[in-house]
Amino acid sequence: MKPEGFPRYCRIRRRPEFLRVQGRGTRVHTRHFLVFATRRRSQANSGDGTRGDELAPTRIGVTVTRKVGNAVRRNRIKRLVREAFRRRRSDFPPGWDMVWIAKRGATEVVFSDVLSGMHVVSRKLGDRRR
RNA sequence: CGAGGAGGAAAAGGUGAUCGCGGCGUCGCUUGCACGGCGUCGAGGAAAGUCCGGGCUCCACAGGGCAGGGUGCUGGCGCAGGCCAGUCGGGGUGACUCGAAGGAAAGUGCCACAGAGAACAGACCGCCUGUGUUCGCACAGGUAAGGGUGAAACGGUGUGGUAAGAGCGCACCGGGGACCUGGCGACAGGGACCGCAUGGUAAACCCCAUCUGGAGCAAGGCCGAGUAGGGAUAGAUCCAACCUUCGGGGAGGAUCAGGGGCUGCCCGUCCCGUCCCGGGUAGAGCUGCGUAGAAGAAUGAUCAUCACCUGGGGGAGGCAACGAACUCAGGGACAGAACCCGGCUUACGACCUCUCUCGGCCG
RNA sequence: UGGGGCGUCGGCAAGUGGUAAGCCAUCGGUUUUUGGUACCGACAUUCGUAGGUUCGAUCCCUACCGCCCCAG
Repeated sequence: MKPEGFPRYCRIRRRPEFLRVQGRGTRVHTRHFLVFATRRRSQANSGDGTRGDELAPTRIGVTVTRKVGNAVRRNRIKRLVREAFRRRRSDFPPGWDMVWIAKRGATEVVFSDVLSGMHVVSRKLGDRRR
């Protein structure tokens, strides 16, 4: 697999999964985002026999509501978050699910802001793991 | 040079590098999923608003009418509330632009306040005549010029006329208007004659003309666990005399034919199990679905460089208005396909092209 | 996708062709030693925006803007 790729299985795609992470995850605030994170349940990946001993990959989901901006701005925010996660995926410990929710001022965000936010979140998750 | 008007074209500015994303095809690899390599395709003029219409799909339907709803100058085209050309009216110095622009003698409603009077007119202050008079005025009649109110007062101005006045007469203006001319038509021009005869509102009800089934891709079709429901629970498989229209039929035989309750056994009945049935739910299932195309929804990020625009500096050139090279700073809009298509509306920085108008400066 | 509703002072809101009620809040005053209460007074240039119909528009019509709800 590509070292900086971003395949489908690294994304959270079902609404119940989003609700699970937002309901019981730990919160991290950045300037433009509210981040929920929780550990993935173990049986989610146990069906695959070949890599059963490995930890599941960390996944991400992005929520941008219509209050943040029009469709172009919402799309751009989601792309920036996904791009930053793709670049910094090796910094995160495995086995986590994250949901990034854009705050109201996230329209003015630039790529370096998202990168620094990724740094903050990955360090907090690493601390919690030890 | 500046400011505008109309039509058209085009609009993530171009190129490169690195890392990525979605669909399809192909190979690794083995049938699928997943992963990796390669190839190829991958947002707009408005994709937006959802204001109209069509395709497509399902439902309803003999035929006709009413009701309801839409539209409303004329001609042409169109499936369309659209487009093109014209008429009339409003706006603009102009190029040009905007207009739900049918009907008020078919009927009904409404026109607040003010005002005498607001719709088959009427008389408050006035003016005039007559009578009476306590000389303040009162009554009867005529009149509608003047005052006042209002958005609107039943033609306007002038003059003659009169007791005072009045289209009562006349001149001009306005209005109606048989008819004539031009035009397919809306309409335009003229107009004998009529003293003038009927205010507004239909984006109030309404009348007239014309059009009009209802719902929508979450339409519709297909697959379909589980649960509930209905049915079956005694036959199934194999061998085979014999008959045969050679397709088949078939006495007979062998093996296997679940468990439990009522009840010890048989019948019966009930429950569980097994098998079958059709409808249908979850399954963001498959399809509908596209030479972009899903169902957390792809087309991106960073860097370099070139070009463009705006402002400042700069000054080649030019009689002048003006202004090239170079340099510094800033900028690149509106906006993201979700069944497809046509039209409309709205948002929008800069550029290109054609044409026109107005203004300023210089020669 | 289809359908419906709302927008009026800082807040809650009435008014639905005739020139914008009321309550709370705010401000000023009276009463009180002071505060509260009570009373009096003030408080809408444009009724979301822009056009239109009308003598006259919050009201009627059209187009936009924003918010909310319903059905599958």
